[in-house]
Amino acid sequence: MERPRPGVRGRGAAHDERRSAILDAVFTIVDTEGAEQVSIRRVAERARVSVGRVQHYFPTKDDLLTAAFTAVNDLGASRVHENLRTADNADDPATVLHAMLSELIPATDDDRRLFRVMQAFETHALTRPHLNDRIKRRYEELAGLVALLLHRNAGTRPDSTASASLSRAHELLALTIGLAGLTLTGSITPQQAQHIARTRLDAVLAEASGR
Amino acid sequence: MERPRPGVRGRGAAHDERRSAILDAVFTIVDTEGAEQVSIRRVAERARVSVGRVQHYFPTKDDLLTAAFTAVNDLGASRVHENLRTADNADDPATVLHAMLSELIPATDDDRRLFRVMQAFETHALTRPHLNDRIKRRYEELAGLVALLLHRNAGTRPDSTASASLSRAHELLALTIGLAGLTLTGSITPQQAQHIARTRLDAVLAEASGR
DNA sequence: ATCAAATCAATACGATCGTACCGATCAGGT
DNA sequence: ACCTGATCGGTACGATCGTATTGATTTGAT
Repeated sequence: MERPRPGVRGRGAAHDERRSAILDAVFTIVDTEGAEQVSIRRVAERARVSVGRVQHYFPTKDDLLTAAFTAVNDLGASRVHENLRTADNADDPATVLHAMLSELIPATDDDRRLFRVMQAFETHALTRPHLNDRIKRRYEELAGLVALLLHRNAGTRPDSTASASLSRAHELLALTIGLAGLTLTGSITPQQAQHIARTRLDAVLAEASGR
Repeated sequence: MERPRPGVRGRGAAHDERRSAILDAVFTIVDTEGAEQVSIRRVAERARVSVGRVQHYFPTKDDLLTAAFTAVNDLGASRVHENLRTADNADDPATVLHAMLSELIPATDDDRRLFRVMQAFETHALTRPHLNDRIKRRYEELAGLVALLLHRNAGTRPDSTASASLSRAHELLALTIGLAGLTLTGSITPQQAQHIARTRLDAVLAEASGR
């Protein structure tokens, strides 16, 4: 009875599920107690798992944190790409932009959790050049995407001397990121943030069409 | 010779200087190695000071971190209020707004250091409701100030149903915060950030005047 | 001159940390 | 049937952690 059920050992024993369960424990600790409270033992305890198992999947603490960082980054990226697939490029770029920027603002409690963890890892990455590069690339990718959609909306070719519209894209991205931050601290509500982002996006879109 | 010079012990022995020297060591560690690397011993070592002295000024680690949090917050606030004093309310609100938002974007290397530390403590505060309230209040104060200056620029009274201009203030504040974040990660240069913020602020000011 | 308080340096203690290691167990290929 | 490797639990080790404590030293008030 106290013996583990068969199937928990050996080669193909639900590797990915166990792995992500451990990472989820990391997220929970980061979200509720802060990144500096993450230790192998606490993660194991939170995941209801032995220390040895955590070590097996993530030999060092740095491996664990890097994997967690990668996981949150992918989670955030998949949120955006999900929207890009459902509202495919058949739709008009304005709709896609609306959906995309909305995904960058935490609305539900689950969103808040994800964004808090993302901010924690972003701060963690500030002192790790290797991780910081990934954040930088992620933002550059997002900005490029916004610029592309702006061009598609205006009917112009997104080729040379796109600095003007990249500037616009950076503005929209920065605005959204800042709104997400203000939402996380509780300075504004998610509804206010959504409204401000949407209003500004509409203005940018209208201005580009009117030219 | 190896004895400490007189004046280092006893009652009024440069209390504040020693205190802030310790806090500065905290900032350096947070900036270069991350917040989770802060320990009493490392702080003492970095400040070239004994562990006992750190303990004397900050009995517990939480006291130390809270004091450091307060210090960075005050440092950031003094940057803004400094500008509000030099360019007093005699100047036109547009100039004050320009200067104010500029101070919220890191330009020099010292700025980068300060902003990295601020972001670290902001993240640290996310899981501490008591500290998070201070951040929230700080942002609300900034937003209120921006809204007031916007009103003063437009010549309207900043009284009832100010939700519209508070929205504009939130937009400008969020944009600036987001630009600061993008600057910290290296996605954009401080010059780009300054340009985007300035352009948007000018547009908001012009729009308000034209109405 | 005396004394209480301020100001440290030094040390010690228990807890927790990251990690290495060992042995048991199980799956899948041979 | 056997064996290799994946998978895990348990434990131990050295380092570091936060903090308490003790005693020395100095200052400023009396």
